[in-house]
Amino acid sequence: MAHALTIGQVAQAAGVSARTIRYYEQVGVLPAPGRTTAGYRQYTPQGVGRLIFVRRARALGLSLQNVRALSAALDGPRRGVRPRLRVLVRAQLSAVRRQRVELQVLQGQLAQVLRRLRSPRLRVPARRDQSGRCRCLDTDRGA
Amino acid sequence: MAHALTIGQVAQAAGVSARTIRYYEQVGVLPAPGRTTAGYRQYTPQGVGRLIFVRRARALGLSLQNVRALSAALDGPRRGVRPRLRVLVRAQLSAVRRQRVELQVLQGQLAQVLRRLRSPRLRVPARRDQSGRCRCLDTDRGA
DNA sequence: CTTGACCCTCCCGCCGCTGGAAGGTCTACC
DNA sequence: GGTAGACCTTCCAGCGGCGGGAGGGTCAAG
Repeated sequence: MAHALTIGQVAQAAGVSARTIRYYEQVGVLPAPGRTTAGYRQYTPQGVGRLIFVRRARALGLSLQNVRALSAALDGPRRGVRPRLRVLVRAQLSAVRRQRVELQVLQGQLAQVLRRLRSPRLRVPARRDQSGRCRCLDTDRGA
Repeated sequence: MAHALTIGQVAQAAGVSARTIRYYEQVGVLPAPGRTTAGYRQYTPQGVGRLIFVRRARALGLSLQNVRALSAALDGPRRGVRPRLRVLVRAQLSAVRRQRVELQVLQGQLAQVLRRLRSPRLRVPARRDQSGRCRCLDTDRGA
C-alpha cells in the first residue's frame, strides 16, 4: 500500500481527532480499515472521503444513527442512498425550522425577563407570593 | 405539618416527574426536604415554589449548574440574587442569538443540499471525486 | 388480609464524544 | 545500540439531564 495513511494523518486531514475516528469505527459509522502487522490502522483515500462525508452529515445535524445508516448504504449497493438522504435532510430541515421558532420564543422570554430584572422595581406585587414562589422569572401574563 | 406534600403531589403540581425532583435534590439544585418517619419526603409550599423557579430557569435554557448557584443564593441571604440572575440571563440571551444564527446558516445549507438532491443530475462532475469522496453533501463552492 | 398506588434507593442507559491510564511502535538522533 | 519523543493501541470512565427498571417498604381502601 503506497498511499496508506495513519489515523493521525486522516484526523488532521478531516479536522477531527483520532479518538473520534476510532469512536466512529467502534459504533459502525466508519468501516474498519486494514491494519499493519503492528496493529496500526491503515486508511485509504476512500476512507478519508468517507470520513469527510460523515463529518458533513454531522455538520448538517444528522444523528450518528442516521449517519451510520447512510454510511452502511454507501458500503453496499449504491441504489437508494440518495432517496434516503433526501428523506433525512428533509426531516432535519423541518427540525431545524422548529428549533428556530422555539429559540425565537425563548429569546423573547429572556428579553422580557431581562427587562424586568433591569428595572429596579418589580412589576409583580411581591417578590414571593403566598406560596413562597420566587416570581423573578415569570414570563406569562397573570395566570 | 398540615400542608406537607408528597413528592408525587409536588411533581404533578410543577409538571415534572418525581424522578426529576429526586435528581435535582441529589445534585444540589433543590434543598433536601424533611422526611416522615418512614423516610418519605415532605414538601412545603415554599418547596413547590422553589421547584417552579427551577423549572422556569431551565425552561429559559439555564444549565443545572447555574440553576444550582441561583438556588443556593436563594437559600442564603437574598442579596445579590438579582444581579447574578441578570448576568446569567444576559449570557443566555446572547447564546440563544448565536444559536439562532447558526441554525439559520444550517437551514440554508440543508436547503441547498436538498435542492441538489432533488434535481436528478448532480451539479458536481462526478459522484465521487478522485479521492473517493461522496460529494452529495457538499455545500461550499469549489474549495 | 390483600390489592394497588404510592414511596424509597440503587445502578444502568441514552448521545457524541473526550479524557486518562497503561502499554506497544516508529522515527530521529547520538 | 540506546534513547527520547511522537505516535499508535486498548480499555474504562465521565459529561448533562434526565428516564427505565429492579427490588423493596408504606399507606389507604375494600
